[in-house]
Amino acid sequence: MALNQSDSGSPEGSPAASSSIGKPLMLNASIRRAMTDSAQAHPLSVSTGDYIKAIWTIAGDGAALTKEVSGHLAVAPASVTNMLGRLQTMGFVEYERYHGASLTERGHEEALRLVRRHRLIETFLLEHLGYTWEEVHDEAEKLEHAVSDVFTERLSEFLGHPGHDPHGDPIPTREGILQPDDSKPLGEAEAGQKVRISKVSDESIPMLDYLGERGLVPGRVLTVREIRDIDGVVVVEDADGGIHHLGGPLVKSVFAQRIG
Amino acid sequence: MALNQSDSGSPEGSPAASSSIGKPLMLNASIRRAMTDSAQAHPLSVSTGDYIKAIWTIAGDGAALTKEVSGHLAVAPASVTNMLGRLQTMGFVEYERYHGASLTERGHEEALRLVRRHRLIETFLLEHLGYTWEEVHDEAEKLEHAVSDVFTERLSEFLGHPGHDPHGDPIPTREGILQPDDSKPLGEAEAGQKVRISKVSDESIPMLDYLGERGLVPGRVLTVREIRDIDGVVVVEDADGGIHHLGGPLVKSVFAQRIG
DNA sequence: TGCAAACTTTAGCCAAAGCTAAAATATTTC
DNA sequence: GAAATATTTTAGCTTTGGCTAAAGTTTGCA
Repeated sequence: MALNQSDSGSPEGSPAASSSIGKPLMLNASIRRAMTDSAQAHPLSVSTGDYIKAIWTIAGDGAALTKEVSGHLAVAPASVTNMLGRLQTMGFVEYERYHGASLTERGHEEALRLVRRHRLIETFLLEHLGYTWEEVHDEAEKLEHAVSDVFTERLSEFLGHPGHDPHGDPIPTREGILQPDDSKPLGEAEAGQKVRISKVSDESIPMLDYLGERGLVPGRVLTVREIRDIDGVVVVEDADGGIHHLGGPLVKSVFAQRIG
Repeated sequence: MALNQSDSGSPEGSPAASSSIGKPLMLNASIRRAMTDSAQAHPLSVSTGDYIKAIWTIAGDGAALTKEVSGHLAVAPASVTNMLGRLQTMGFVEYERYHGASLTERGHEEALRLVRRHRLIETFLLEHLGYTWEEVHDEAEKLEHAVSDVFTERLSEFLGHPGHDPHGDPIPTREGILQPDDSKPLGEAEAGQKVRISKVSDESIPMLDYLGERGLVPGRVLTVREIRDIDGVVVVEDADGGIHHLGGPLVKSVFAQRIG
């Protein structure tokens, strides 16, 4: 699209510019499609990307069922069936009627590329544009489908090639490697362990805010003082000697890695 | 789209997360459309935006002809006719069969909003991500359709609310005001005048590079030493005493405002 | 003025992605 | 192991935004 877009100027009444436009060279659909396929391979439609990411999120390496995808994308089951067939033709998934779809190698790569974009963009929005947790997700969701690989790499450089986003989720490398995450929910730690918060699984804004206010963010090192059997409350001490009592949902959402 | 996208985590084999998804609440098309129309008003399609911007670029306040739009967007004339009708129904243009379309007030606002986005994004890409002139336009073209108003304003703040992009083109304000540009091509200046370069109408990358290398960029103040009748060459002196001889196409593309 | 060239519109198609309703297949339960 | 329930697929439609070919207008030139 937009093979020759002369933006440049013409503020208000002074149109002009029409001179520098050059022969439009009309392309028909099939030629355009061919160019797209060979030269770039990535202008996948927004929808295609959404499905691939959904399957990855739901199933990882396994198979995602029609209903799961339908729920995840808020799309009718029949539409999912239709699209999964399409994705198979495109080579992104292996699909067996009535038994869901799993990503092929190519689908997997594509998923990780989108995840990389998403997490880098979220990092930028949160750290440099002053976005809040509630604003950031939707914006990143739209942007990840619009940016090019060049943009992604330049942004990564701008951000200092971060390995994790502000949630603590790992950012896949350009080569499509996502380092495995060996962290566990805080609730599964044991008293006496020293741990580093690795991520906070999102969704709940108030929770993110609560944790943020207390400095309980990815990277923070804590010592687990007590895991109270009676109510599952976890008592931790931070590096400044501050004591925090975390209960119920919090200890399931805060993930940490053992470091001692 | 994507009403409940739980990205968060599930690196590789650990899917999970499916718990925090909540009821998907399926929406049918008409309800979704209604929400879209009232609550936001802006999720105009990419295409719609492209047409509006094209008309603005081509015609400003006047009417853009089918063929002009067709050429600008590299789309068949028949498709343009179709879309102009649609845009009229949507209230963005006034359209008369065989005589082209001109923007309504609303269309004009929309155009300026897109231009604001485009120019802010270009500024960011050039100044902070190290984009080159040739890379920047296409990327901005895609991004301007994906970002929200919130993003636009945060970006503007990040950039220090610039009044012009790196080409020197004015950036419309949030309120949709585009200050008029009283600059003229350098070729129309007169010997002895002191001028400030206001913009360089783009399209030619080598030209932009050439000028950039010599510091002849927007903001630079020059003294016009001579306008040579015989070949139209303009001789200018920059603030450092450097002398530049500019001929033919250059003196038409470099715009400057008189300041003395 | 009148016709040929240039431009625009109409008509009829196509593909991507959605939807609903109904039919088919799996799974669960008694 | 058979019915009841849940999930999935098929069939048929819709909208958006393209395209081509053919028909209709306007315009430029003799």
